[in-house]
Amino acid sequence: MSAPKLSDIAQRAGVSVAAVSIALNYKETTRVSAAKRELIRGIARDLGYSPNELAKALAERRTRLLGLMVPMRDPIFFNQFIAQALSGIQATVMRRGYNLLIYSPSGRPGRATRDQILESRFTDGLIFINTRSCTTRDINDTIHELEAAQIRFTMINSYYGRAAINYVGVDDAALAKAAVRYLVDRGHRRIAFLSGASTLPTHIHLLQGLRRGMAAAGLELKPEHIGCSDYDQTKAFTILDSWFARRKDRPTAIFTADDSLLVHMYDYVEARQLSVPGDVAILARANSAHAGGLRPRPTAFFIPTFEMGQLAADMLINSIEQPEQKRQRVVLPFTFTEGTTT
Amino acid sequence: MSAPKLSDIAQRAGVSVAAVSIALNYKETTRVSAAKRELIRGIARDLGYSPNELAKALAERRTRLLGLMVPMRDPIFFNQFIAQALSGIQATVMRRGYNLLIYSPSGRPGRATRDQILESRFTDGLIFINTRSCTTRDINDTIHELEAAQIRFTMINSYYGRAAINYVGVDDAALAKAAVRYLVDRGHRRIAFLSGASTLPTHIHLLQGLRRGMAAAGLELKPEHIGCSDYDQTKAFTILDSWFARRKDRPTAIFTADDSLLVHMYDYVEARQLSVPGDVAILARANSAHAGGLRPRPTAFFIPTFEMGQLAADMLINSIEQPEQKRQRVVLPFTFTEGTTT
DNA sequence: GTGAAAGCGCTAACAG
DNA sequence: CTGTTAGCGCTTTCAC
Repeated sequence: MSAPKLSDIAQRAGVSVAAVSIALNYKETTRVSAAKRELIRGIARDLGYSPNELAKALAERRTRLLGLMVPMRDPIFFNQFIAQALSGIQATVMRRGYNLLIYSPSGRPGRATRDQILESRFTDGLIFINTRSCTTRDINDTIHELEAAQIRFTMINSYYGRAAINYVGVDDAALAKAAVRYLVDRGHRRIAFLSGASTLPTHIHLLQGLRRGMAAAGLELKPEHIGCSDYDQTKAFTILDSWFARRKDRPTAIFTADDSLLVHMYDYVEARQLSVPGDVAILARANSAHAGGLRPRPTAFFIPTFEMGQLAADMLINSIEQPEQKRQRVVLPFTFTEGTTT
Repeated sequence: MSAPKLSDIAQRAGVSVAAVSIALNYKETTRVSAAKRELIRGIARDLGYSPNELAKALAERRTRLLGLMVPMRDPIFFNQFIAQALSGIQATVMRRGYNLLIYSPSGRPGRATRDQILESRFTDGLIFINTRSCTTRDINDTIHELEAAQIRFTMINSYYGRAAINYVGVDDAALAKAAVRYLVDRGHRRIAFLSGASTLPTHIHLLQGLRRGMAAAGLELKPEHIGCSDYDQTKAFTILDSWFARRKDRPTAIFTADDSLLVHMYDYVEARQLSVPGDVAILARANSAHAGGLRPRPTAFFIPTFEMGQLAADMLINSIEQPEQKRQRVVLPFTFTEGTTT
């Protein structure tokens, strides 16, 4: 015996399907008499009726489902940045009566495949989290496809292009500038930048901020003090070794672009038995959930990842429920915590 | 201009909707002539047609969506156990062409609310992960409701009841017995058990295994050497202090029931400046992703959480695609890793 | 107030 | 082989 449906109730109550639908969906309505309403509800309860959400969604043309897309090959749930953003998204989604659909990554990392995007028609909208495998190009292509397919979406993290999209992020240039300011105030003159890949939007904007910050202090960020490790520990060590090998130009402080680079930095000072901040100061751009647990505690500028997730979901739901609303781009403030590494 | 649908294509091609559906869905079919097929496909491409998954799902009566339910109040994504299981689930789901829907927790922790379960009609089946807030009673009630609602599901973690359900877990009793064996072989006679709550199925079965293991060695697990912290650090410290206070009966080894208790144990030895394993040996039941990063490395029996997730998803999909198939209960083997804490 | 009827967009059984 | 028809279960006009 399969699940009871509206017509089953209608039959037993001796009313039409429409009457049942209305009686069940509207708390106080004159569209159906009080007596019939109670009768219908009673039968529904007895039968253990629960609506077929699928049919409902088809008729209403909305699923109350938000899709999540993260272009990344590795399991996304181990990534602390994603986990934090997800928690934020989940918090909003819960509060507003939606649910979250996780789309599996596929195809080339960094890009959403066409199929994937189209498959997303199951949801009312998409949250797109850019990762470190997303180049500016990837991001632009994705935006283009989403727009072409007329899919509502909000993007999280590292978009600095000009398209009018819903976006939540932080101002990396301002963050980097503040970082330089902090270091310069403490007497540092030779600052190095340990980054992941020069193609990443974040890298580009951090660099911009660093340069401005240095310029404001009458200093210069030397090209040889910019290192990209490709998120490879060995490569990171090679870069760091080259910096520390030179007597004269040896940096006194290193600014790391994200969590995993910070970890590599920690591994390095441990391996080379350097004292921090004695031999070198470390200043990080990080996200709290992960870096917060590191020992020694890093001095860091923290990205409000949880809030980014929350806000992104709210913006998306708003744009679903009020389609005429304008796209908005929100830049959240970063926070600063002094640790023992500077 | 809204999304093109089958009828749009049918109209332009001068054929029926059904013909279009078939031409698009079956690669090689004789149901529609090759010429018409190409015509139809061409038009579909030109129009940028993509099917409405919702309508498709309604007609096919399946969504290829799996629902995840985790009865827990805290954000689930920060929990390493969940993250690992999720990754496993995601791996399978991806491979088999499904997607994952995350249901928000709600109501009293430990239980799935009625509404939540019914709402799950959106999915083809449910994966249910028991957490440490699930008592045996909660679990049984949940199973009951799921069965009553005729919802397919697979349960992960800590079910030892008799219902014929799809289930993936580990044999905690065997694990605990092996743990005792290991400790006894190394000369320990006084072994204590640090657990979370005595109502948890896992607790009960670990205890059973510990007792059997002790008995097999002609020893006894003293009631005063069983401590439940309710996952509260202060409580854990009180328990541990009481154990270490006594001269005579002081345990020489402590077996911890899960990751967070292990962490409390680590906190404790650090706070009291105990040497491990000098003052006390620590043996853990843990899951690798999390405990694997701890320093010093714990000697531990690891739960294959990723595999549990993978297998649970596979079992669920199997039971969806072959409904006549029998329910199965799978107990995965645990692994052992020697650290420096014993 | 109430019920009949027309979709939502697609699939599948069934004639031709 | 092809096209017509009847649903999937629900919502929502629109007459009565």
